[in-house]
Amino acid sequence: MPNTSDDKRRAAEMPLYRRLAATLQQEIERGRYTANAPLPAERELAASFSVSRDTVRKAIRLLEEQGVLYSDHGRGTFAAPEAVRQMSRFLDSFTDDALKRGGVPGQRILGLDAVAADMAVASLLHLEAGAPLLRLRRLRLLNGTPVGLQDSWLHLPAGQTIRRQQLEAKGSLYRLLVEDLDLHPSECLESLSATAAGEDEAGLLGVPAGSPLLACERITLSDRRQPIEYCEMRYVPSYRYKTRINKWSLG
Amino acid sequence: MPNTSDDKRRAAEMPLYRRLAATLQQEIERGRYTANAPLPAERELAASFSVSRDTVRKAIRLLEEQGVLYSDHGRGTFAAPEAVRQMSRFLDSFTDDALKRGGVPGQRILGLDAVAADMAVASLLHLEAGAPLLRLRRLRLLNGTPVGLQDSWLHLPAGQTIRRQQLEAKGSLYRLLVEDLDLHPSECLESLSATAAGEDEAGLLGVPAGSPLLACERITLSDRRQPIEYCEMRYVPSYRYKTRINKWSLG
DNA sequence: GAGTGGTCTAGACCACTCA
DNA sequence: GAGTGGTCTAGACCACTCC
Repeated sequence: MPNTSDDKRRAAEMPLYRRLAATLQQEIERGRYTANAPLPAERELAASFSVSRDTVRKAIRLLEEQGVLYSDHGRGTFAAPEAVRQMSRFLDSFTDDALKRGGVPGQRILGLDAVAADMAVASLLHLEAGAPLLRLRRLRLLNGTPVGLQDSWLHLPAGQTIRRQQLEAKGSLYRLLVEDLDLHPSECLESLSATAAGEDEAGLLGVPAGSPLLACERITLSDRRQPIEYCEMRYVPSYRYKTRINKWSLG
Repeated sequence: MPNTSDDKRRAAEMPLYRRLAATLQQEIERGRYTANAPLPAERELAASFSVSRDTVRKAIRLLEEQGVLYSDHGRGTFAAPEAVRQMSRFLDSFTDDALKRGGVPGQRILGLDAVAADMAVASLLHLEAGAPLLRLRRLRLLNGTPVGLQDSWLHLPAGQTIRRQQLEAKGSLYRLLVEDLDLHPSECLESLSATAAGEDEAGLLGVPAGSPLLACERITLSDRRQPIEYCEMRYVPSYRYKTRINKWSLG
């Protein structure tokens, strides 16, 4: 039934399937469906929300990606267990991640300088050695105590830059990129491993030199798939990097 | 145009959108489209493959999840850069992961015993303390050298078990679960951090005691979302855990 | 066999990008 | 304004699960 009468309002709203997804997610999170309890069938949902079955399926697929529910062919659609729902597969900024875990994020900016790309960083960012970059070193805090070091090399569009004050006000680098520089990170490539704390790292993080640290290297790509950041991170052992992996690739 | 004449063959084949996805993926991997080069428009692809536009969109969405291509509203659909394509977001077994990276995987089974669940493991697997579990300790090798320790607690369906010989023949625990026990892992919850090697770990991995190790804890859920395994892993610093994160969750 | 999700179609209109 | 992807519909049939 297209072309009813509320075309004006429609434009300003979210797509139907997203609104439906939000509704279903609320119902699940508020406990209307307990872990592994079946939701109404797709055709039923379509009827009760007066949308097409395809729109229902889009909503369900969205929530499936987010780990909120899952569908089994021939069996039905079910609410995911809480442990799965809480594990977001998408990366948050340090700030958002900390907030979600109920902690208070903080940072101390150790350095913010214009530098020339050395060969290693230039290669990772697909630039010429010597290209102008912004280097940002930060100590990240959780509830006031240091938990990690982040060492970023940023490739900003010509003429753009970041001021220290600006970053201190925003708290989150990624928020700043999106909101102030119109740079939209779309994808990250990460490599995690273990390493031993050097003298300087140990001092900043307040652990003995040689302590084990979680090392994470990340390349961030813009929405046009251009590298905009290379970041080396070091986290103390109490810091946990959590992730969810689905749709097993066996077979 | 439904109901042509090849209904019999259709049944044995993959869905149309998967076949189309496979075709497009091949074309991209064979270099027909270089990094960030545009693919034909959806309507064009639909016409040239004689399928509906919706089927094309399903194929594109599948490849987008896998990092093979990406679509931008109003701009087009583009081949993803190689670095992105190579980073699978889905978990492979240690065996498959090693093979993909061009290495030779191996294992030494250190122990395979029936045990009773202690309170910690019981709670993680949603069982009663004392429930019967299978504990499996393995040293994982890459090209003949030890790179990791895996310590698993398995909750198998009553009456089922795993024999050492069986696992040695298969190489991969997950393959064995799927192929021999009809257990289908569908989702994993992982937590990564850094830790220092204990005496025993150090000895097995061939590193000094106190060396930094990458620690990974994992809960594996079956297709019915029942916990089937809890696994503690320790990897030497040269081992890299790689992942890709997309669809940034900011905003 | 009844009920469920999975695939596929054909067509319409909207929202965005870029020249 | 022409071209692109994004949303939505209504209906058909297939594949799977479970009684």
